Amino acid sequence: MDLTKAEEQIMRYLWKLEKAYLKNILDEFPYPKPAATTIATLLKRVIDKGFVGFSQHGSNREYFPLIKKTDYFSKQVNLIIRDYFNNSASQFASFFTNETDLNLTDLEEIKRLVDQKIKNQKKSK
Amino acid sequence: MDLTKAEEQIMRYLWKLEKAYLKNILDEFPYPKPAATTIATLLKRVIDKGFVGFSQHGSNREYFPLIKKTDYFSKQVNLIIRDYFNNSASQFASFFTNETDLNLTDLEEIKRLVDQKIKNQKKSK
DNA sequence: AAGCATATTCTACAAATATAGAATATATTT
DNA sequence: AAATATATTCTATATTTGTAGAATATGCTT
Repeated sequence: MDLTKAEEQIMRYLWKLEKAYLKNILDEFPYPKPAATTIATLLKRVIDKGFVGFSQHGSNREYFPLIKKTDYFSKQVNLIIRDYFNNSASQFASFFTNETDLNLTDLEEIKRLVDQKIKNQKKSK
Repeated sequence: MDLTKAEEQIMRYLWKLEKAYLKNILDEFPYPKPAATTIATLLKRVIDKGFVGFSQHGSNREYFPLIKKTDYFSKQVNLIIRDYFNNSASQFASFFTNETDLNLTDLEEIKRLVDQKIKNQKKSK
């Protein structure tokens, strides 16, 4: 199941805070802040969808993500690759290097990552 | 303005076909196909949003995208980078190389692209 | 103990989205 | 010319999403 925009926003804060009470999430929102009940509703929805868990502390709950940000995104990006880039990761990579703002430092860093990755793959053969 | 899921699906077919009559789009859909009027409604919406144009041929219209797929995605990906990767493209790239299925050929190809890009940047200084 | 801060649940409603029937029009085929 | 295929517009409705008030409960502070 997928998250809506408003639910994603909640997840963003939870990923950032790692764990949080309703109040902590409310604090993260810029003005004009939503009503606390709105956040409560959204929390209930992401719990129902299996993205969030909580531990009871007195009458309150401390919420935390059950899904890692990287896992969520890996699914999202792989869907984009499947639906828009003909299921070709390198086609997406090509698009990515051309269409996003990458400065020289970014590029050198990416080169380093890719080299590392190539080495690992060759070794594991 | 942003596209909804159903509108994105229409755009996907238009990007693939480059230009198409309503019928051609309907043909692309797998079973169970939506009603032709559903597609007509969605076409009207993407036209209103400025993503699609058309030329009149007799009583019918031949639709075509006004926005390039790469432009649309470059916006999407840059938003993801901003909202989820701390505005760091290389952080996203790192995530990308780790979390998507890239085989050795993909990696070599990406390395080639990045090297090329680095050369160009250095030259243009 | 009284009042305050915090949270939760239930309920509700407005807006956005997805879908398509009915009516109508125009080309094309027979 | 009649029948058929195609498309368009208008209208409508069900579902999903975003938002929050009212009622209620619990723990903390004075």
